[in-house]
Amino acid sequence: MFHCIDFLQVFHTPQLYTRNNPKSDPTPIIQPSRRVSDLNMDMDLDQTSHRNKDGKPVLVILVGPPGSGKSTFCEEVMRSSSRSWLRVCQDTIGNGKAGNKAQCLSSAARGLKDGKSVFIDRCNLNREQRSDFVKLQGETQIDMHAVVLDLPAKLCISRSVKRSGHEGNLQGGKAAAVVNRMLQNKELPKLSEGFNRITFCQSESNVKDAIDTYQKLGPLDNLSHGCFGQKNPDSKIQSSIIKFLKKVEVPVDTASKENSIRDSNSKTPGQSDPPCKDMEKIPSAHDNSKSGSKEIEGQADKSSGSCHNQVSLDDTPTLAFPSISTSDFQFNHDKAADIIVEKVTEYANKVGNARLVLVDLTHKSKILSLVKSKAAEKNIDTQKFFTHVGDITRLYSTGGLRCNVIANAANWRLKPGGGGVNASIFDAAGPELESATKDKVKTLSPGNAVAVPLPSSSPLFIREGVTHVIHVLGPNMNPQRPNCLNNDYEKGCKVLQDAYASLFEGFASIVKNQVQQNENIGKKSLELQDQSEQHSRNHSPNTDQKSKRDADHGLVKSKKYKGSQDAFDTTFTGSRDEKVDSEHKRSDGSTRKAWGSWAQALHQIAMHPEKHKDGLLEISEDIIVLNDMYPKAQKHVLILARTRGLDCLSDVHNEHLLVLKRLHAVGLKWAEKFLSENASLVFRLGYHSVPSMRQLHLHVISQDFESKHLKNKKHWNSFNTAFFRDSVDIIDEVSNHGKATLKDDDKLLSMELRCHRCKSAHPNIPRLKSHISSCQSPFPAFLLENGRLVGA
DNA sequence: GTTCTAGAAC
DNA sequence: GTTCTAGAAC
Repeated sequence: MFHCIDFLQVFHTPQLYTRNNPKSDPTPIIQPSRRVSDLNMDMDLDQTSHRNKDGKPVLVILVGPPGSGKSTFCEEVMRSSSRSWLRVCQDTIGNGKAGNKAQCLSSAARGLKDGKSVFIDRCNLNREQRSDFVKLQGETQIDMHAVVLDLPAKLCISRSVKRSGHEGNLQGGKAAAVVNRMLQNKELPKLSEGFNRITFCQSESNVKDAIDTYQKLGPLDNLSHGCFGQKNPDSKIQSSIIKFLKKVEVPVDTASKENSIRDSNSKTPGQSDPPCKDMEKIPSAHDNSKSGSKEIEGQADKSSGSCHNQVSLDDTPTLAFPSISTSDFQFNHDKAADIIVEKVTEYANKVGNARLVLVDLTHKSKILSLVKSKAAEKNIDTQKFFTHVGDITRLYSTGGLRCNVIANAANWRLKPGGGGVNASIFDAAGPELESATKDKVKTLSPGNAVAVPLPSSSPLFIREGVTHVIHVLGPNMNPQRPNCLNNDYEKGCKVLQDAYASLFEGFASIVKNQVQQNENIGKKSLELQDQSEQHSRNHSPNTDQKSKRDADHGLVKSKKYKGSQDAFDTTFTGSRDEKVDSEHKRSDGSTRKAWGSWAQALHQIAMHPEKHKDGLLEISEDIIVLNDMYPKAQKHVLILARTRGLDCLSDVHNEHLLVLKRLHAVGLKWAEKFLSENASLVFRLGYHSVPSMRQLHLHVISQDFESKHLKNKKHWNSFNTAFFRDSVDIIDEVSNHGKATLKDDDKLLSMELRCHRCKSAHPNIPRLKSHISSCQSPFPAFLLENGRLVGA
């Protein structure tokens, strides 16, 4: 609230503070009613007004994924601006072809030096990408702006797909994957990064207004500093600002535009007060003295920081669940807390970057505090699991916590009523949940869970962004209720464990399928619109109701179209064994692998390459290239797919063909690079049938196997038996059969050691290594075919 | 994936 | 005694 009050005070003193007293209160030196434009003539007073004669060059960093309209934005502004603008576009900076960041930086620096204003037309979606450009500020007296084109993913994707001739050369399905990937890692700019002004555009009309603002920015004008256009859903403050703005004359075009942007954002129907209360318009730092602006930036930083977290977390799949069986079913709290923590630990790594949140209504909740302390003892990652006090049916609207899936402590008949969580969830979700549940399954036995996709017409969907409700039934210790276990905690604990396991598995499956849905977007442009809604639904809490409805139709459509994978409506029933069975049935016979903590390294790199930048050879939106940490040959690199949910070959399906081809192409490129340095090498590109490390990675390995890290039979056989699947063969198989065949027989890894050239057998690794260091035999015919080996 | 180490193989 | 493997732990 402090910020808001502060803001109003400042705003009531339109744009004018004394120049010589930067740290003073924002005392107006003119009457608020006086028009700002009147003061433009008065340089002494108007040093900081909206337009003044100190007009500085401005560096505008555009922020947005492909298809968000960055280039159009620049072109539109430049078409009718009286300023001299330079557009620095990474897609064209290399003589019309794509260039690199360094080229952009030097071009921008040159432009600024020449007194031009500059647009940085590249995605700039995270802080790191922006930081070098922001640093240009240090060299010259310029204004540093960001314009965020934060439009629905659907729109960006469809635009990207349409323009195959676009400078960025993104086309077809790849575009969808790239846009989704980029949006998952987006980091909205903050004033604290060094910006004087940030304009957020969340609709096409916002973009139009921003274009208008920059078009009208003459060579001698400056724009007000601060954040503009970011949705501020606090309607109370909103309306007072609007009221205020209506009262006061706002003479400059830009200011009224900003007002209208804000206004339209505030009108989102059915949305009440999400959490970014502090993300308020930071009024111009009207004196340029360091101390003065710092103070305001400090505020901005704090507020935008909290807001940014929230915004970025909106992307994270989240399951909110109540404590099962501890309320009406009277299960012992301490035992239940142990089970929750145990199961959370078990599943935290299986749900990717998703979050699990235990919810209860009050701060006094015993189970909440028990779980909290037990989780802390176990050092459970608080990003992945935490507790939350609030109403599970109003997590987003009143708590600001966005959860796409909530669990219901159901009864065996799966009927509404009965009080507690069950009653309130059925109540909040409307009759839609009841009928969707009924369509799915009639009853539930203890220890089981069933996931029900929530129809888009459900109020819980519309208001809270909940896409699925997972009904869970735990053990009952209450003699007043059915199936009482009569204090048999041995059985009770087992049932409760099963219940949570079933719940988390259900959630993991939803997450996985949603990721797949997103990736499928790219595959068939027919499906593009509807499926991408699914993504933007996860992405933006403000997606309107109509598009949500479309999204569900899209699911139905896509399922019919594909005719196979039961993507969303998977039921999770039965004991643990049954669950494995159902897993089998669903996904072509393979069970999902549990990855140990040590196996996550590549996955972490793929998800957050910026944290591991130093060790990486190449980073792009969809792949990463790095040296194998323990190379098994002179040259051994990994080409890592960044696709979420694509852990290994068994996850690969039709829709990943482009990914496979991309990995192969990048692998070849690196092999060729190494060959240019050492023509005697020979490379093989392929995958381990069952990799030890999570996240699909292609090995590019030279066939000398000259490495101190190649130490045992498993090492050798993993590259020199059928366990190693050549990339070319995998591409063929996926093209022809929609999946890869795996040679995951353990026997392959313990086979006798044979030279990969002459096939002679050797008793142990040292002897084998000694042999291969001098074996000159040609490679077997099989390897010479079909481009399996790559030589100079 | 690696490291560590007991014990088999030489 | 040294070398090497293989299984457990991480």
